[in-house]
Amino acid sequence: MSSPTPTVSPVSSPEIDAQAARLARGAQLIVPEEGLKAKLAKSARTGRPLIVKLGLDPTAPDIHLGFAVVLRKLRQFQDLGHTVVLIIGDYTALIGDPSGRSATRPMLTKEEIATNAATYVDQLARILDKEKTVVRFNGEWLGKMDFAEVVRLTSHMTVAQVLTREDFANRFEAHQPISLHELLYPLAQAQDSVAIESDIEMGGLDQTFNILAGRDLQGAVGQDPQIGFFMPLLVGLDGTKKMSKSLGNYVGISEPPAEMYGKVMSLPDAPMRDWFMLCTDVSEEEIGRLIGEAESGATNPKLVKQRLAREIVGIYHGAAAADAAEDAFSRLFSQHQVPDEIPDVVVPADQVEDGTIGIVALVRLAGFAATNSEARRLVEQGGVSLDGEKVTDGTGRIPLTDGTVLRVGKRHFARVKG
RNA sequence: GGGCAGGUGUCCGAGUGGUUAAAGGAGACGGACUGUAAAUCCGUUGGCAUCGCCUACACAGGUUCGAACCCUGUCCUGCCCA
Repeated sequence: MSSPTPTVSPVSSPEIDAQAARLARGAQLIVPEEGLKAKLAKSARTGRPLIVKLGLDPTAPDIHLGFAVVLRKLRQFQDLGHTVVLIIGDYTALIGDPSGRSATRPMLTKEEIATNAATYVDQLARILDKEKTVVRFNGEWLGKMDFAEVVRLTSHMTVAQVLTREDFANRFEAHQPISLHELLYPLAQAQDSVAIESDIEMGGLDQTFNILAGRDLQGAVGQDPQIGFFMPLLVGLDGTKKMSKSLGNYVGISEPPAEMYGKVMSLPDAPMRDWFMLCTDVSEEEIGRLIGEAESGATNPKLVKQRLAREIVGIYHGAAAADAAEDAFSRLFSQHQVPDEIPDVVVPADQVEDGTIGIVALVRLAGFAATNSEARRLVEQGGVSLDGEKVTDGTGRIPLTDGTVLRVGKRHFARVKG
């Protein structure tokens, strides 16, 4: 560059470098690497906030910690003054997402989508800055495209390119069905980026293909391509697979404190470091110290995990709730005490006979078993107790006393109401 | 359009006429133990009025004393050929 004015190149300014470094913390991949600084510099120069895009599927409005990893990063962008644009995939949902082929998913109505979107925004507000968040529905532009435009869009991508995407490739190799319109999804998502002139698209690494497709398409239509900003996928509660609702290994950010705390405590030891890094604000140095101590045995790993659980619950419910959850947890599992607040189970009169009720019926009434067989199994395996006394006769009846505490398994309690 | 191979319980996956409610694995649940709802070990895992009955191996019929297994048709999936 032979520019006479040296101040023209803020790409390398200390301020921009610091911002980029802060944003890059925890990120798994940024494509292209240097593009982030260039975008930040452009914004600083023009005074216009960057448009940071995130696509949302309106069919699953239960936000979990894995997803929160991405949201927390978005919040960082907002704190630097940038704008987050959430794209609700209403149009793609209207078509009906076929992935998971056996159960043809019912198409969502406009009303359902609107409801889901509202729920979404509501939950997102726990993490994002509402003032700097824009919500768009991709039906706004996708719904207006005619067939010729769709065909033109598809001409930007080849089958071979699509098959480089890992999940398609795997399914193809495994001889599993791939519907044609599934192949259109990346393009639809790419079109979203074009429509909002996205500067940065955020996503998990599983979104690599779709996000890069957005870059390609933007380039093809003459826009400055967005940066792909990838956060790692958070490992779920099973410790191996990614956290997802369908795998049931997730912690929802709207879950009650006690539930959240307990779930975190059920995490295996191995992924604790990642969880600290991605789900809490604990500094890197301290994380290193905590994990080091846990691994060397200097500190009981349980205590480190408790810290993790407290941090996470604290983010979503506040420190007081986190402490309360920890207390309750310790009382229940370390000291084997009955929790303070347990639900009542009301026994209807027609179940009562000579002041007694069948134990199987009681367990079912309390909602701890779906069928009589299951309830009987629980009893016969010694999983059921009344006021601390184990009940093992599956055919037995027990006297109905107001206030009796029914316990099933380690952590299900109910108080009997006559 | 033609040929071939398949569709099994929550999932994966054995089973090719009776002793199969259906091997094995995963998951889930219960117990023991503990550092926790970690790890490990043991057990359970279709339903019900439980020593018996009912329902189940894509769907609908058929053959047979008897079928997840054989036959026919339908639907669905994959592969190959055109």
